[in-house]
Amino acid sequence: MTNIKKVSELAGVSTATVSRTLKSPEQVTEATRDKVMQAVKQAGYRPNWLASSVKSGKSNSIVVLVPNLTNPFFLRIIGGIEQAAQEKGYSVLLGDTQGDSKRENEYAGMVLSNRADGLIQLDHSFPFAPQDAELADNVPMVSVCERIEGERKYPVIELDNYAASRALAHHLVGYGHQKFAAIVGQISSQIYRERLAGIRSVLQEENLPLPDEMLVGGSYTIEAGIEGVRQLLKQPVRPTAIFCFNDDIAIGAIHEIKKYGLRVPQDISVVGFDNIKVSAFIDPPLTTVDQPAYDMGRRAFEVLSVLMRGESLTRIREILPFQLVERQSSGPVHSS
Amino acid sequence: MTNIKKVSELAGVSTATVSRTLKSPEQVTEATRDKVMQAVKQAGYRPNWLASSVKSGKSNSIVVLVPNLTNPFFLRIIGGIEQAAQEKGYSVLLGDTQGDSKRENEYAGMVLSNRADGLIQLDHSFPFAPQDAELADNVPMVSVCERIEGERKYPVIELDNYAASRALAHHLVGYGHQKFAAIVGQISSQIYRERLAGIRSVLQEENLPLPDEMLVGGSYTIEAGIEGVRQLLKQPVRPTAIFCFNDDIAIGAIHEIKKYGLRVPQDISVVGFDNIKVSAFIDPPLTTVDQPAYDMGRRAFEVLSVLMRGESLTRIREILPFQLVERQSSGPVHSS
DNA sequence: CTGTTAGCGCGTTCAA
DNA sequence: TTGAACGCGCTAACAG
Repeated sequence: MTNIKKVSELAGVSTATVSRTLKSPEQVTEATRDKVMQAVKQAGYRPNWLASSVKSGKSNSIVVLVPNLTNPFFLRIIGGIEQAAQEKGYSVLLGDTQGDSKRENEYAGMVLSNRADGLIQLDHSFPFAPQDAELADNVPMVSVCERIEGERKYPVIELDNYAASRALAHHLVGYGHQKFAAIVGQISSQIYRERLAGIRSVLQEENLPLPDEMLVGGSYTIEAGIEGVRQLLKQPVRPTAIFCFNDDIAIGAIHEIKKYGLRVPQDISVVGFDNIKVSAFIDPPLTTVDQPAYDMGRRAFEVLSVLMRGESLTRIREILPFQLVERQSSGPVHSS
Repeated sequence: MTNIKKVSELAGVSTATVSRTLKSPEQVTEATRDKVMQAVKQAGYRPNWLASSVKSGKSNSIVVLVPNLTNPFFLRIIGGIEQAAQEKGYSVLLGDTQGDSKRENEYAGMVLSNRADGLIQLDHSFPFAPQDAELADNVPMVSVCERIEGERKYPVIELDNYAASRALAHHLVGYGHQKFAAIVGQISSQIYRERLAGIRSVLQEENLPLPDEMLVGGSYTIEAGIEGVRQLLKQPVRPTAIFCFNDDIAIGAIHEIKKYGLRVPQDISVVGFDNIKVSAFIDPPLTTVDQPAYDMGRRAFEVLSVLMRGESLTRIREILPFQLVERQSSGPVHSS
């Protein structure tokens, strides 16, 4: 272990001088600076980050809780967080929770034990264990996409899911569709409610139905899309347009629809949500709502950064712009 | 800041007793244990992780360097690492390097300054800055998929890329293909050389050519696949089979081939590498080589774990099994 | 400008 | 079994 003491002896100065030379070189004579720097080099010295952090009480790390690492959409968000964090000298501790609350509790606990200074939650659950709830009151925490449930309100960076769903619905209604279905994601979340409400509002305005049996799914996976289509196609009436609550679901849905010998969009239009990379390159390219995932990540860190500095926020909710991306998976209803 | 001292005062014992009660409860009387535990609860005390780590000199964290977070294949590897790490009480510091050596240097430096105990590199470059090379001699480091370049050999968990490429080549040769092309990834890596060598070895055995103008690409992206196909289709002779060096490239390639009005696999067979999730659900489903990404990640951590314990390794190179996944993007050559 | 001293929060001696 | 004291490696305060 090559520590500051060794360097100080090597350079013939005090440990304090070594520390100063490295932190604020301008406060030191050029002569001593040279001596110290040479000793540092010779000893191969690196300040022990752990030790300096004990003093400052700051770890300069944040925990990012993600329910599912395999979802490429989350990846882009994490990329944005990581980028912004790195620029400010923060490290990102990755917490893959698999939606398991035990794991969430564990990871969340890191910020209670000074292993991290803040927390970004990509899921909708309150990540702390019940017995830690009070302690958690003072931890900087931000949620992205989803909204953390519970009494206490945390800042959230999200999309206007209601408006985005309305945009999709209008898009499909504009093509003359009347028989709709939806393959939804996680039902217990705010996102589910808002997106569904958005769709419903448009359909009601147009006097179009969205019967309960046309609502299937329950998770944001390709498999859910496949299974969803199977269920929908068992119904007596076939929908001509399907809202998928994310692009993975849509990819599964399109795949399965084709398996049934049906065509997209001639027989069934499919729309998604997220605009992940591949969505533009599947066949047919997917009509979807683009979410500025990377920017959402960046912004989430910036907001967290404010919180970690102990400052207070003007806005507790930031809504980022979405964009309807019209591709070829949606089209006019085909009169049969 | 609720520290050990406060708890000790609250419980009417010394700080040492508090520390002991939490670390080795059996060394403490039940009476005092109860007192302490109650005080801990009441004060909402959590041992300061930073402080305890200074003592032990271990951060129980590792850095994972990934060149590109948007590649779903890397994600699965990271998932495996994260999982294994969590089980052993380690945290994962995510380092998105974007292939930038400055960033690599910075992240790699973390392990020199005790911010992390070890390093897993997913890229092929030696991540430390030249001036840190000596220091780096003693840091636990493992590479996955790629092999870290340089004098010193680090443990590597990889695939038999040579054999896997041969399997793909045999598969295509078996379908009667004679005109081959390849859209490759990063050229500067070992993987590139091995995969290409594997393909070449089979083609030579069969007396089939792989002319230089049939080698295009240079990065592991969808865009590279698209651009690659454009270049290939400009050539006077059209290949009937294309090796794509990963699935993303293949997805781009298939997309672009269809744009030209050609069919996969009737006009051109396409094969990939990695077997990412979507590959099974694109149209046509992709023939590819399945890499056990998750297991590779797990194994990488386990090997790193051995290194971090200061033990030495029996094998410095671990080769995990691949599997040829035959789907519908490859087929018999169509006589025109 | 530099050295001495103190202390961050904790774990681990060594006595008692 | 418990407590006092020391030290981890570093930095901040104060003298000089």
